[in-house]
Amino acid sequence: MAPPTPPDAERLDSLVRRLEARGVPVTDSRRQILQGLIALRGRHPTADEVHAETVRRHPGVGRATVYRALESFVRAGVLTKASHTGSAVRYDDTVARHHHLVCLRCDGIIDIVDERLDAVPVPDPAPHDFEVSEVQVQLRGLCRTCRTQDKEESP
Amino acid sequence: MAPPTPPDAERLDSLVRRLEARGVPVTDSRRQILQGLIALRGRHPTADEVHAETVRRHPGVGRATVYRALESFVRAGVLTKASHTGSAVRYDDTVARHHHLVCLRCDGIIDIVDERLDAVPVPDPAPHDFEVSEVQVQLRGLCRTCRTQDKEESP
DNA sequence: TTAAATGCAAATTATTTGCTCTTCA
DNA sequence: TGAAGAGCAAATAATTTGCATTTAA
Repeated sequence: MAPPTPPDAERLDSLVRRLEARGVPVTDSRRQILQGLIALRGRHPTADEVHAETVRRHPGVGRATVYRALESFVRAGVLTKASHTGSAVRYDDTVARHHHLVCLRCDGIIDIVDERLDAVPVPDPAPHDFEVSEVQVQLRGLCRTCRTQDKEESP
Repeated sequence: MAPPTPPDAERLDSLVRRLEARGVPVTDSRRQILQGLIALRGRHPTADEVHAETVRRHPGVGRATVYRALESFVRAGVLTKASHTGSAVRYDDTVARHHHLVCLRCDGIIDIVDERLDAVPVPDPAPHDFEVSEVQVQLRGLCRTCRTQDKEESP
């Protein structure tokens, strides 16, 4: 149900290989940024969170560099952006088709893989002369942590 | 396929009635904000866009007042928030179940109503001990306008 | 050796907050 | 007459941009 998570070193290699295959340069800074991102894997970190983690490990990497690198990785099709209703952009290192559980209270996002959700019928021909390239289902609600807090606050 | 759109006056009455029924005060400013929102209906305006439209019609309404009023209307369950990947929050005057076409190029959002999308199966029991309250399908791609521009720029 | 990436600081954009003043039950 | 809303300005948060410098094919 949750996607598999290979070891960090293997994951880094995979990302670097895919970036280079697409002609995206992977400089030292960018490798460090990827390591920061991988360390936060599964948390859908914001660009600022990736920056903080990267600096913690390799001081001196600039915030703008992180923002630019992440965008460039998204353009290369190696990361995706995930977010909702105005929270900061969150980066997702999963490109394969998947869907999201979104917590309406804490803004947390959890990836889920579910064949039945993949099978959502795309209206065809798409309405409004829209050319649909991706389908994503958002299941919104409350995560366990937030639900527990709710009970404590109003018992 | 697209949701029906009643006349503005009727729509205003409906919103005001529902707000009052839920104990949300509808002051003069708030009525003007609702009118601005209705004038932009179907465009999923940002709070700033609603503010600009409201001021155009009734100068003097403050930006913070618009932000606060819109949030209060959402809390009352009369509006919903729509957005994606980091663009500003957009307000949607449709509360009924519906889905979104999202243009990856211009950030535009179009409401769609589709029974087959409503029927998306919610994994049960929901994974990760998540309590799901809403399901929304996003169909992402390019709207007609942006697709046309693509062709002009790279023929 | 040249185009692209970086780092830093300043600028922008979106949104929130503090505070005083007004309003309206 | 007291809680809630309104308006304005300042504060934050998230992101982007300008520019001089460094780096890598």
